[in-house]
Amino acid sequence: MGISDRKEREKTELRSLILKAAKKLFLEQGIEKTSIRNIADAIEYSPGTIYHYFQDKDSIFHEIHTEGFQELGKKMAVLHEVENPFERLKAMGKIYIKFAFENTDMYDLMFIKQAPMDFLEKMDCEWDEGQATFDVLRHTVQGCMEQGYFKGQELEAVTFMVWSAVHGMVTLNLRHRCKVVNAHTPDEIVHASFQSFIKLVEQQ
Amino acid sequence: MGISDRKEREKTELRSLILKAAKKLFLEQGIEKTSIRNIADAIEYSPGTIYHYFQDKDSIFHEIHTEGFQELGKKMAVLHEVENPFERLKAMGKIYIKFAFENTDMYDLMFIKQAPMDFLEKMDCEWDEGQATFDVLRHTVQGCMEQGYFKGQELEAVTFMVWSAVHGMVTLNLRHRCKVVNAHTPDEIVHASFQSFIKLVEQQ
DNA sequence: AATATATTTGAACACTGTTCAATAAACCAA
DNA sequence: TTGGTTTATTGAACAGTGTTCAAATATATT
Repeated sequence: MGISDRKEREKTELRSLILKAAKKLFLEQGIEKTSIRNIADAIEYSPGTIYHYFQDKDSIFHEIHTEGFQELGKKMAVLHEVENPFERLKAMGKIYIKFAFENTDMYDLMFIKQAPMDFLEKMDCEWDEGQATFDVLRHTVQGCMEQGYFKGQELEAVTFMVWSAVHGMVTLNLRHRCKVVNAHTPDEIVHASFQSFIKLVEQQ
Repeated sequence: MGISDRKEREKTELRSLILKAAKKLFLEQGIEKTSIRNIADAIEYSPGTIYHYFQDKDSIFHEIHTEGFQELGKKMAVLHEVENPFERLKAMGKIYIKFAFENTDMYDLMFIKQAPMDFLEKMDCEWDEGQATFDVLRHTVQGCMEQGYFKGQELEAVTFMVWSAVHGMVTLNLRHRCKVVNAHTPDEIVHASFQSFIKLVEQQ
């Protein structure tokens, strides 16, 4: 079946061409400028074609969001080298914040935008990407607890709290709610408040 | 000038009629269904009329966002009765979380959506509503520090960190990122992690 | 009553996501 | 090579979006 193999290959090629164009537009011009028609223009196909490779716009953004998690995962890979759990937690926070600042639109898509979650809801799927990332964090927090941090606390609640703290800092920035903070650039205030959070955990 | 007085009154009346209809649509059907045409339909005027009372859609949502801050402010008023700064901080957090859960769309508009911030940017205005709220929080955190909490920390960084933690918990919920947390309803996990945060501050 | 001012209208512009009948291309058997 | 079948692609159409603006209407003043 050499012919049907090629056809299969061509189908996945056009699919990834659409995805590549969508991601390029998304990263260069933001989610607002990434319309179906703009993607179609970029690859010189008609808008209708896109709907033979993706069920809707949300599914395209869900795939881009997944690529975002792969990129974040790569950056987190270095954490394997950090044996001390609390050092690993600190390093993880720094990588997370750095990723958010260097990939604002991608972070937005991964953790704020509705599109990827709407897609999962429609497909009745789990949020595997988020789950895997949360599991890594949970494991690190558990290591910290075994070393005496977060004394008398519940693992799941602490893990979510740690995530929330960092996510909060980042998103208040991304959505321009940091104007109210004195004497710091948006970048500085996030790093200062992250240090502040770490101090809080250390000083138990 | 009785006539021009009445005309002035009629102008502000139509203006607030637009705003009232916009807020009703916003609260009942969400921001997506609140289009200029839907607002115009609701008050039985043509879409063009709205642009004689508001410069654009963002300015309407900015005004609704301001009403949201007034409502949050009212709920925060009871905090004057709590003299102990740390008790006040805890109570403030609970009111903030309760407000977010009971007014999800409004919280979204106040702290996540771009619209109100885009309006301020265009008008070259300060975010007075956010500023006032942050000032109240800063004052409470300062009180806590004077009582020995957040030892050796910087006021501005701690205040932002506290806000971030609570904002993070709330927004991960509102944007459906809590599926990854085990054995809790979205509501429960937020309260558990808020308690977890409070414990962290207490156990210094 | 005629003029001047203020208000309101709704069509038009340039977009959006999505659908679908029609067209074009590719493939396969005779 | 021809004819028929399957597959891929098209682009117009639908129902919506924010926004603008000349024209029509309503109100007020002389």
